[in-house]
Amino acid sequence: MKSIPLPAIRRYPLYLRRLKAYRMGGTLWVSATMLAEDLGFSSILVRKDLALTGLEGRPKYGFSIDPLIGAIEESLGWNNRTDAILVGAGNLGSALLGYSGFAQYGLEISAVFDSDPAKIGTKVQGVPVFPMEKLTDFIGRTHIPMAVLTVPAESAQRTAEQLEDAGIRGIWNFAPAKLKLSDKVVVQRVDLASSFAELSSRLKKDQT
Amino acid sequence: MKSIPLPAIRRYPLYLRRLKAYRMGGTLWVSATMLAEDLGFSSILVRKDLALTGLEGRPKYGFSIDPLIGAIEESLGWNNRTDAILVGAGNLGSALLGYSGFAQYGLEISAVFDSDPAKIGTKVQGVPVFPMEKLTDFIGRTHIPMAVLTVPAESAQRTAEQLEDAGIRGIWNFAPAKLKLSDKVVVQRVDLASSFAELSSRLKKDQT
DNA sequence: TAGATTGTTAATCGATTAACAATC
DNA sequence: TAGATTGTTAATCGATTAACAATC
Repeated sequence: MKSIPLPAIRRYPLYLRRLKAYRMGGTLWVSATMLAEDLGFSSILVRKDLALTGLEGRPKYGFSIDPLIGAIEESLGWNNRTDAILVGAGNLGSALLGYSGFAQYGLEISAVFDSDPAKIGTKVQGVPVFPMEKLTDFIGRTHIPMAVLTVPAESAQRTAEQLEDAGIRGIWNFAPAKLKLSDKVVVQRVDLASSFAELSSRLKKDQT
Repeated sequence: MKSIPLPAIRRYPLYLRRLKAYRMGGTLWVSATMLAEDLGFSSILVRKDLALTGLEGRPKYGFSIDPLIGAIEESLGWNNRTDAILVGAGNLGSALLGYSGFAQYGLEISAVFDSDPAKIGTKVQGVPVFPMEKLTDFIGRTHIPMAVLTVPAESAQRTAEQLEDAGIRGIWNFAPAKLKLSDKVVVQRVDLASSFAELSSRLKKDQT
């Protein structure tokens, strides 16, 4: 099992979404050509991406849809459940908690931490909110591997260090700050500024 | 003014953030080497990226910080204000509205639209909420160029078509759905699934 | 001056696309 | 069988990195 390049990995969720939609419609076989057309990719690209799962397609028919879904989910590690905590119960945190789609990724948020005393003991989207003081202990006890970080930029670095010290392995960082941590922790940043920069640039080019 | 490649464009906001932090500290000159070190990039990459702004640096000194900030902002079009509306006043929409950092991009959200009658007439984060029925008219009247789309996935396509028909030019799409629109409209998707896929994959690789 | 840093030209690397034989 | 689609090998493309002379 050689590792799949990141550009392909990033496309996998798009394939997955389409495939599940096909299956809902009762389709049993799907070709790279069809997927490519629907998603606006070149068919060769999709063919290559699907080949990376290790699955073999049938000339003329394409791929059997259920094994394909399974193979992609396995490549992503989405067949196993990933437990996570969410740190920072503001609007963004609530929005993410409320988004039921995460279940599709195998992502399960079991606890929320926040520094605001008014929120402690309440539930946000059905998930209980604990004080920051309990963070280290909770991670140590549960060995939970992942944290979703939705605190303000100012406290992001400090909170991230706390997470690292407690033994977290991966951080999905929504705070607009570049975290400096040891490379024991995998940090994945959702960078709205970069996304907006791309939009700005494409709009500008479009105008000319 | 030749166009700047997207990978560089996506890094520009990171440079900008660092540069502004330096300036707050009173620094007047900054070298590509210094920026590279702080951000974890190779110095050659940063040097190339900065050269794309058209600005010239001084050997031994680097770049004068204020012109550099200005040049990057201009390359991104962030020196001019971009007016936008936000469609979908849920948790995510509120979170984005509440995020004051958008002002740094020149992004100004002047109105919010939502289909929920209970929200009409109220304000979210100080911005007035209008009914969806007024959307087309508002865009037609104000010629506002951009929309931030934070509606549920199910209504994303329909709402996007409404935006296109009304004459919107760019959509920043936070809904987990691939929009099918004419290429008159620039769509920039914030894809949480792709981001999480990358995190999953990197964590998996890290384990071995 | 000496040395750090620039700008530029060439080399490398990886991803995407093209071409085509194999096959259901 | 005929034709669509696969898997694979080679070509292209673009971004990143390396090398190095120019210069403040």
